[in-house]
Amino acid sequence: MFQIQSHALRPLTTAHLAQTMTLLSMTADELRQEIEAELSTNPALEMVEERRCPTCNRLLPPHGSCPMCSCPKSDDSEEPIVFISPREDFTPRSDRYEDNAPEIDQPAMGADLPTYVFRQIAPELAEEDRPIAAFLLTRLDNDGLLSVGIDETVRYFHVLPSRVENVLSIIKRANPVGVGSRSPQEALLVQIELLAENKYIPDFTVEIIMNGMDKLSRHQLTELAHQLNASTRKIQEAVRFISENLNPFPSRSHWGDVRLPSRTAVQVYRQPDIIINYLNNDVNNPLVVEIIMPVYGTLRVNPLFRQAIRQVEPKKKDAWRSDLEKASLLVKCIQQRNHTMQRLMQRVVSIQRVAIVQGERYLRQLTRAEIAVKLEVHESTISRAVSSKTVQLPNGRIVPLSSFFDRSLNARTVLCELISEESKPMSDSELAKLMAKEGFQVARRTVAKYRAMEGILPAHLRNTVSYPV
DNA sequence: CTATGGCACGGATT
DNA sequence: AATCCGTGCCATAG
Repeated sequence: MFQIQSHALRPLTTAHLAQTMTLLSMTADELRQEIEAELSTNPALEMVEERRCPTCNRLLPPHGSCPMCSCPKSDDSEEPIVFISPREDFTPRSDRYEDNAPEIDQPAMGADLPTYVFRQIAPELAEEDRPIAAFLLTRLDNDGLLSVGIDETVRYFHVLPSRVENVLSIIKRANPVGVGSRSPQEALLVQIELLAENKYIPDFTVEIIMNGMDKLSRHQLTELAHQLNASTRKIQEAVRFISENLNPFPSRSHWGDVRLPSRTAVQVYRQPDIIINYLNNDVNNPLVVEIIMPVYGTLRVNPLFRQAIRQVEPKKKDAWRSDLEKASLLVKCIQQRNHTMQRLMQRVVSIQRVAIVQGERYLRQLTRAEIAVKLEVHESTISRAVSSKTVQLPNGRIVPLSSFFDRSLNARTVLCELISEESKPMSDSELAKLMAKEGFQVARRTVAKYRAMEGILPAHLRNTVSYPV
């Protein structure tokens, strides 16, 4: 049983339905691969360089978005403008690499780890360093670790070791963080370095990794404590942190849904699927929501192919026909994906507008089911659309789309604020009282859970000074 | 005795 | 149907 969408595009066949669902749950990057794969194997599908604005159907200039899109609702600054934004090269910060759009020759099928990483870092690399990066990336083992020595690379390219090191350090900071390290140890250290930018790292974490890997892997905590001259408690903290936040084998966190608690640095390196900004970057203007279509041009069924099929010899007719159907199915499904995403974001952004503008503590309680009712689609449709997508906010941060549906993110943000402003460490029950004053009624036990989620230590281990937010 | 984490239960969400 | 989340109860550490 499924609900029929209430508009012109309705799923007619089970194939259509199935493909709509898979496309919907894809990220922009995965969608790009899908399209490229189909494009290179299916002659019935073509891409034309013309771009039309999906909302007003006007022809767009070769670069940039449709300035006219705002026309229908330009005077209503409460309602966001949502549109599909076709782009070949999309980077998280549009102001950075605009002039040198990276030209990457891409293997047509399935983005393996090397390709995935290479795409991320290509803009950061000097032209002449790219072959080095490519060389290194092809020598990754199954765990995402480097299986070639620096010196070997140096000899291969006849360059200074420092240059190789430099390229490698860029690779290691790409997602999945730590790829291209030469040992699990090194990978962990890189991850810590990045996480330290906006998270608290427990004492002894680094020491454990540097000197106690063997004991760590055997869970000999007391011996670790002894060796490092620390209390077992602190060691426990650190070990827990390591197992919850770090990953010695970078490739394993790769495609598997990054199920980390929100706002960890790891996600910063993913490209967003949706970009929210103010119109013309002016805070007084309404919000503009771009849903990224990772292709430059318009995808359509080749009209010549459609005509030619009549004259083709009967032998090949079946093959041609199936190509044609596949092509038109893909086009339809993509349209439908866009349509759903557009309507979804329209709702979400207008509901969570305050949170987007003012910060996460103003997030409203929102469930996928609620949206599903309003849009008259099945709950699972929304689920798929929301999962594994990321949004870039006006302030440049990239967060998972699901955080707009996070029941407790607002409360956790307030909790973090309270703790970062505290003059002396407060116990969980004290915090619970303060939270209640702020309008967040939560049990003491829940405060403890939130703390854990945010990686904040309990009161008696907390230092009053210097707590990085 | 207080603060905190583990376990498990029930209701909501997906 | 499976999973997630807030909460209460209890054990344990300090």
